[in-house]
Amino acid sequence: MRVADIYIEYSASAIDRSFRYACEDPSVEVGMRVKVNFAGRDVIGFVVAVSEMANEDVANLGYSLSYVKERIDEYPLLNEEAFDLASYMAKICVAPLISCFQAMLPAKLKPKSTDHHVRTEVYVTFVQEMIVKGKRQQDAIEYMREHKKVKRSEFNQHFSCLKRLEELGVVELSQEERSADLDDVIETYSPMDLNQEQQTAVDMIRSKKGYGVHLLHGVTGSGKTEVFLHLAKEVLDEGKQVLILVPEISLTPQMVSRVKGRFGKAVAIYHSSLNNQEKYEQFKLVFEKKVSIVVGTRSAAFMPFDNLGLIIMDEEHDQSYKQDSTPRYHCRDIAIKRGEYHNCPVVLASATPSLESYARAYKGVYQLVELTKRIYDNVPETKLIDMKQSMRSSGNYLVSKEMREAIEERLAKNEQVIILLNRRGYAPILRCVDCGEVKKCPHCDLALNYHKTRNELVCHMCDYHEPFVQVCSKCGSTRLKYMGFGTQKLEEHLQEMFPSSRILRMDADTTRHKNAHEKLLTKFGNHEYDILVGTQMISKGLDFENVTLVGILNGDALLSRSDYRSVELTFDLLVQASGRSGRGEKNGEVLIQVYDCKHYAITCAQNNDYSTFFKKEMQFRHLGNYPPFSYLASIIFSSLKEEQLHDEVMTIADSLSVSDVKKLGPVELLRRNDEHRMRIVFKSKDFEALLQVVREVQNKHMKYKHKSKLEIDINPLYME
DNA sequence: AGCACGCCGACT
DNA sequence: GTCGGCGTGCTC
Repeated sequence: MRVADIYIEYSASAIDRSFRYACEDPSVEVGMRVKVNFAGRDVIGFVVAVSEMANEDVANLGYSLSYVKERIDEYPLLNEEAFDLASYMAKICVAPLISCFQAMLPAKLKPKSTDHHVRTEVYVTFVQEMIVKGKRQQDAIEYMREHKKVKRSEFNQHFSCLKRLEELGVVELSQEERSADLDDVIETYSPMDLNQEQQTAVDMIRSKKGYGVHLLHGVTGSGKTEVFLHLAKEVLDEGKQVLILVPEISLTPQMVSRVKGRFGKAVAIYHSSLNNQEKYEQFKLVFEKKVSIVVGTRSAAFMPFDNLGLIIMDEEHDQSYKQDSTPRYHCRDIAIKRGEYHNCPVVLASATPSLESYARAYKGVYQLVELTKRIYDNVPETKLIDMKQSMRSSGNYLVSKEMREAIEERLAKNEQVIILLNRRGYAPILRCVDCGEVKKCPHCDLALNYHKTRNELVCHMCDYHEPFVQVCSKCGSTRLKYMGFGTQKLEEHLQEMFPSSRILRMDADTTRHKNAHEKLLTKFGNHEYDILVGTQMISKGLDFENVTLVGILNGDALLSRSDYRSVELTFDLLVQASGRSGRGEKNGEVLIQVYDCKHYAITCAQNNDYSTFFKKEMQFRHLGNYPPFSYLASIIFSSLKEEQLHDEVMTIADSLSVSDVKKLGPVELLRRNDEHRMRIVFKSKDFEALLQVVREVQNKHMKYKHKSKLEIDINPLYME
């Protein structure tokens, strides 16, 4: 009897294994989705193995096989490489295998009961030539002769004689699966000559044949993109495919336009704000080999390439490469694994590489390639402003006198300014002057932020928000005081300071809608605004030549967080934001307002000195035995019931056999969405031992009360 | 994950 | 004496 081993769509550790079904239909193959009955219900499953079984073995199974009900796919969705990748991911993330399949496929192709219907479109196809009387009809025939096949909607835009032509047999209609349009981009962006350094970088990367990881460390504005484009060109000419990973497309529109401008039609774009149908269409373009170069975010790392020649990961340090739901994979690990499989180079690029990557390059595991010069050889001048002094001398805690004068000067020259403040909303805390009460989110242990534009109190952890009333909920006083400030207040303040200037605010609140990023950035690029105010989302990748001043407020705010990576994050943020200034021929300037001028994250960022920063930070990581000197795993338990949670976590934590692995905690975390949360962190130099302990926790948790939820994060990027 | 089964408390 | 709470265990 022919049998199939099938993973069920449910992503739960309790059923993280295959179930066997009878399947006589020979067209069902490994890698296809099927419909089966599981525990009395129809669900979607994923075939991972097919085999023949002797009838007596079937009889001895101890359970009765049920039949595969229906085959869903015509072709296998995943090949051998994809299967290996999924198992690798399941292992290093300690996640159910099915969740890895889900993560690798676009929603329309996921093994899931919902949303797998693919949209169709009616096409008009040219059949035969014919001479007709009507001028419009003759035009239409000519149009079809030229285009052969167009969408019906497109045809109808130009002509109104479809019915007649169909009757005549000039064209015929067909309903087909919709496919993405390949924009007719004219190649407008011609290659630039590389400078000496860029050429050396290209040569170094090209000189190593086959698989190898290269860390391209280039200061902001050093022309990394041009290096990518040259590498891509050579690889495409060899007939191979290229994958370019970026942190967030909408924040790096320049990358897309440059790649499209250079390679025209052959480019697919893949990112989170595409809808399911669009993602599916882009996926198919690669699957059917209609494109050979993909620019995309995290999930683009799973595109169905079969002949990759180059993987580029731009801004490799960026946090958004880490998936924040199960499986919590890091895109870098996926990229490297695929590079190994395809035996091609992987280029990790950044002005501020992650310590992990730089440490590997330092040790020679990766090849280090450096770009030390800006294309326009004008490094922006960076000044620190001591806010303790500013407060004392002028009482300005928001925008200092120096900052104000600098902005004034730039505005007078008709140049543009970017002001970064890594906090959205109007004020993070609203305190009652009379009783000191701070209003908290009813579902979380966190103060509510005041948002003036919505006139609401908003929780930044959950979705909770309520209308703002100017009354203390505890004592009834109407005297409430704003503590601290966010981008909304800053915008208001700057508008008062510079009444005639045009100010654009960009933060999570103003970029809710689809394509909002692009629209706002285009307007700023067209100089419809003078000042761009925003959160860290404006610190990355923007390339505006007319921006000559970048101001950073609360530059050291991140340092007060207890996270082991907060120093690195501070450095990254400052360097990246500084890099937005003076990217053209005009000289740029950067002003950073801080309270702690002496901290090495601040001073190194001021001098754009990565290597000193690296050495200092590595000492601290070494002392605390933090990554890259060890691996971490974080396990968060959550439950509505505080006491049960405590008992469970304590029991599990105490029962573990931890050798070679250090256990930190359990500690209590802030309540979120009414859920109490506790975390255990494991630390080890031995990755396998670390995974072993995590699996042990998972098993014990499964056998325990089954009450709390579990979130496993291997190599977490931050821990709140 | 989702559901049936089953064992104890509080109702007509 | 029955309804329904949720802890337990199973699903090819």
